[in-house]
Amino acid sequence: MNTALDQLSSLANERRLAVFRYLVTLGSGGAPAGDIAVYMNVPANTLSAQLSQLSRAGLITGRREGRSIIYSVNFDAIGGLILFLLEDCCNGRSEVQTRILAAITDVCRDDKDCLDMADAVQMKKVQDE
Amino acid sequence: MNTALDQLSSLANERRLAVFRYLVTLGSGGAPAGDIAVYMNVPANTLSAQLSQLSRAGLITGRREGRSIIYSVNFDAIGGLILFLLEDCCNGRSEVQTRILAAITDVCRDDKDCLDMADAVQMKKVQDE
DNA sequence: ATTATATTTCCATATACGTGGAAATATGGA
DNA sequence: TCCATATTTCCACGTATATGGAAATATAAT
Repeated sequence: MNTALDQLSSLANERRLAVFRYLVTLGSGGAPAGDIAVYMNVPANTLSAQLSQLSRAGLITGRREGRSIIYSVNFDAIGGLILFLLEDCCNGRSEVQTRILAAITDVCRDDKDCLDMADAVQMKKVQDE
Repeated sequence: MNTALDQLSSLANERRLAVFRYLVTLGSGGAPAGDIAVYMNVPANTLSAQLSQLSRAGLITGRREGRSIIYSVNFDAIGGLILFLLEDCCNGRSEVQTRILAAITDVCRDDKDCLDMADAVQMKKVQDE
């Protein structure tokens, strides 16, 4: 829960949320701190502080490559945060959970891998009963 | 996205997150501001400020009942926030999305309604293809 | 009308947070 | 070794946020 709080505060800032969303679009490849600063039009040291906060919260990770430090999002972390919210919000409220579930399966409609695994999940669930 | 920011900042505070989670456990019934203040062991006016922020963000709503104002969580809003994060995080990353999907269906395993609706979603999805 | 209860608004204060200049650190190339 | 590049740390300043006392508002009961 303290992790969740850190992650929420990290995302609860316009610039950091923008950085995070930008990094999401870049996938695991990520981008060097300097490039992000240019893209965001922010001084390097200012951005560094933001990146370090996102990093402390576990939402992104930096790896050194030569002189650059490449930041990329930690997809597991955001998944964890989503689950935290989900468990919070769905405490005995199956309608909400189901509504979200529907939306998710909807979102992955065009994605073969996603559908296959969703099916697998469904199978496993049916087996369990 | 501005809504999401407001909601994130509202939850990014220890006390407010605690209030929110407490209200979640109470369901749509909610609780009067005063009771929440007692439960949280916080002066009424201080808590009032927190409630009003959660309310401005749309995460909770207050309805007057006699002298009391009853606050209860807005499940749609938290669902919306989850979807926002999900769309952000799953931009072309079906593994993550699927992992979360699996976790959700897992969470609702014991819940007949949830399963039924998950099945319905699954059906609809298969039809679409 | 008056009083009691529930909550909010106003306001002052303290603390936390975001920002960017200047200096420090780390790596790579000549 | 010396210089250039990439990023961070240090620090000071301004702004935003959280807090709670005191007064205001709103409802209900007598």
